[in-house]
Amino acid sequence: MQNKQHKFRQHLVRSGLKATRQRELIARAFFATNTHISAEALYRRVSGRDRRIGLVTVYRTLKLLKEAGLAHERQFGEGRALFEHASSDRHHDHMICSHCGKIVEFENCEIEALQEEVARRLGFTIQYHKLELYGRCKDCRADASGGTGRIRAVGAR
Amino acid sequence: MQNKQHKFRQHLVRSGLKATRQRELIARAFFATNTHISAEALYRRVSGRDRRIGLVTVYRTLKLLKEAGLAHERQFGEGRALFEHASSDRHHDHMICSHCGKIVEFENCEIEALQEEVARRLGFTIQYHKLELYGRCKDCRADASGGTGRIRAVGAR
DNA sequence: AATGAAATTGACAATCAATATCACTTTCAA
DNA sequence: TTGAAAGTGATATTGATTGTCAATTTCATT
Ligand SMILES: [Mn+2]
Ligand SMILES: [Mn+2]
Ligand SMILES: [Zn+2]
Ligand SMILES: [Zn+2]
Repeated sequence: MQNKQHKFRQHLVRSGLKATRQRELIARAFFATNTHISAEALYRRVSGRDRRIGLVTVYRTLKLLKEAGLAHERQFGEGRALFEHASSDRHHDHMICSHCGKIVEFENCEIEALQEEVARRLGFTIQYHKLELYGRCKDCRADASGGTGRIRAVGAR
Repeated sequence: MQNKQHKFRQHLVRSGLKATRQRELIARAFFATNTHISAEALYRRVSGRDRRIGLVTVYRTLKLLKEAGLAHERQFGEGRALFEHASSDRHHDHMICSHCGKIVEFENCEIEALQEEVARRLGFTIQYHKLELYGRCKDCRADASGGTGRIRAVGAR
């Protein structure tokens, strides 16, 4: 989205950082995604446009996008982090199929409210939280192929 | 607890594994803890008893304890895993102070029920979930020492 | 108690995602 | 145009965890 690209550029300027060709490209590729994507996978996409860009720069740019409030970093299960758009989207949590890796987003105000209540009771002030539900999606429940229970395709491109 | 030690020995026998001096020692040290502890920290404790035991064996024994249903492995925030007793304890979730690392356990049936409802609506069957609340505890809110927001003492011994 | 096959151990190397280093290149305000 | 400061990318490094493998230990069986 042109708007997000512009916001990113603004963040760079306001922070006294430079707008480089690489950052433009990487941000553009990121904004073109609509799922949860790993740095590695994003790197592969960017490589298609410019073979010279390094994975390290992808990591660095994703960090900048987080600082700009345009990306969220998620740590599902184990292994690598996944990134997704933040921008004006409202908060959401995730339900993940432990068999095929499918990720479904959801939002539940009642749960959010109860979390606040729990925290208050414990004398805490919540800054952020992580709620992840792991289980079998409809498709993976149907096919009785047991499997290993390992996540198979999280973050694959 | 003597009981847990016995259950561990039983698991070893039933699984055709051997009861070694190292496993006894490491399990004993683990059962003597009452918090969330890292493999490294447990290793340091065990080292006090027997300098020759290797960190690798601590990792292996913790895996066995998990398989025996006597330990849970938790991945809070970043870095290393923390382990805690499982045994007959019921399920619980965690509230973590992002400033001092304090971990408080809680349980909320209403939240659990709502999670099931969400999953059902999405066509999933929950196998397990992760709910972590991060924020400031009473003490760390009082002292206005801003800080970095980084967790300071999680898993320290 | 002795035996020996199979499991276990611990030193060390390997992995894997992510970060640090650093010489060279690019940006951009002046 | 210019040059100080920031950025890049190849490479090395980190840190937690796991794999390898020769030497050691366990334990069911003699
Ligand atoms: Mn999401
Ligand atoms: Mn706990
Ligand atoms: Zn599935
Ligand atoms: Zn605190």
